[in-house]
Amino acid sequence: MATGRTHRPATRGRGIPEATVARLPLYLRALTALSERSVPTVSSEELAAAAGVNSAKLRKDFSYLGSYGTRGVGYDVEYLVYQISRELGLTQDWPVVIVGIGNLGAALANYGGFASRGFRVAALLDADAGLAGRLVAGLPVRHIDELEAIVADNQVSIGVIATPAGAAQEVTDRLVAAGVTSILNFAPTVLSVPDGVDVRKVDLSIELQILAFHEQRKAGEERQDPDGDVPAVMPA
Amino acid sequence: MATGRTHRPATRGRGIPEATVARLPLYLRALTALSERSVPTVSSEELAAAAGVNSAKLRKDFSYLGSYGTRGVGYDVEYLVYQISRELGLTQDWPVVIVGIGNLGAALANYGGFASRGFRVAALLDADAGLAGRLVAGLPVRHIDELEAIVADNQVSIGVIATPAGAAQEVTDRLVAAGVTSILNFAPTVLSVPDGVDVRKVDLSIELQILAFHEQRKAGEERQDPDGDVPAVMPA
DNA sequence: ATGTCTTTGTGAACGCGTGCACAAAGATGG
DNA sequence: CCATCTTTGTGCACGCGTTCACAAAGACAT
Repeated sequence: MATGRTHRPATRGRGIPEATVARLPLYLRALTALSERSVPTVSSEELAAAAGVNSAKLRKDFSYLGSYGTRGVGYDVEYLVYQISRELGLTQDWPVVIVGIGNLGAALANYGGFASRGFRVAALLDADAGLAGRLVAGLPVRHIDELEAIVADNQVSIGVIATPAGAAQEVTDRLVAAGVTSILNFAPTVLSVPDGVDVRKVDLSIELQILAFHEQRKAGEERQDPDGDVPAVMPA
Repeated sequence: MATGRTHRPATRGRGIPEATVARLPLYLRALTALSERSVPTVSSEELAAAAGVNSAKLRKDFSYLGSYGTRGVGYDVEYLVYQISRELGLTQDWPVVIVGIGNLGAALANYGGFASRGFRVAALLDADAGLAGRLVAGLPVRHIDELEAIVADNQVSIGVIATPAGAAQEVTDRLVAAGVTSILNFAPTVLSVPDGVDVRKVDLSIELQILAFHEQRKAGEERQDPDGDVPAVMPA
């Protein structure tokens, strides 16, 4: 049944839920750690604890990939690492361009997690001509005008935007026109892209505001009338 | 009815859905932009477009806050900015410490979105004694041993972790012990914290892997047998 | 005042994700 | 070879979030 292709609950192949996809990297990280410690097998309970999720959820997630476990034993670590890597597309090479080499862009370029998993920084781009040629993380910063050529030459399909908000949409348009179909956006703006292009955004400011909301709630719960609109003045 | 406190569908006050909370900062940003252009009112349709969401969703989100719109007209921009800010807790000051002043930590310290919304960087901390005293974003880096004193003196309740993965859990433990109850984690690790402490994680590596998954799917769809396990070798 | 026209606020239906709880699978020991 | 024990894989129910579609509310003109 391990490699079997029978029956299958109408899922698999194309039907992996988005929520599951978002957790696969988490499992992969935990499994990689186990692999480095030469642990041969792991139960759903143990792995779930390491990944910080519920074991039933983990088993259901894996069931979308196929039946890769052995009842009574657990999952083979190496095998699972391979399967998840393959499913995520990490067995191939993904050239990436980073646009906007300010503090954040430089931090991203230096980030180790990049190269470790099939992602290769093809180029660092910035609009500031003064930066051109400067080495960041061992790579020379190149001028934004080279974007189109670099994307085409390296068959770049993933772009990372670390520019100021004002430049993000224009950079996006150029990336998309050049052939990029996935964008990771660190700029605090809503990007509009044509169908077929994926955008994921990482927004520090939003995360902090969500924390502030819960923090305020906690503070209000301690000693405040149950319906009070939090310690704050009323509107005009 | 604007300030009315009658009836109310069993929600409001404590019952704002998490998904809605996560979108409020998005609305706030769009509203702030409108406010700067001195736009007096905005319809749910317009605002939804600016925030990149569906208008029905936006109206339902706002309905959790109260009835702040005027039928036939729309929402008063200034009033809504105030209401959302208050709901998110941005009308008060939130001291924040950033731990780990490497590339990423420095980028975060320099990030403008911090100060702009009630967040104040109380201190920058790092374990490297060599960094101590060095100015980053106008603030001196201080040694990690000062953590407890700084958190206590400034009543810091939010901590940002930008350390290597190996140090993240220990830093977390110290932050929590010192009184921090909300943590924004940039280190690629699962943090364990006691009940009552909120953790949000931002993980570049995970975001990229999710993009790679979809990218692979797109590439496979173009010209590949519909059930083929992607261009890859089979397991042993 | 009355009617028209715009836009909100929300009831209801639907779909996705989560977690329980258990039957089936297989390892392991006698 | 059989019994027992562990752990997977999943059917099912529940709850949250999204979306549709429309009645109610109010602005505005006549």
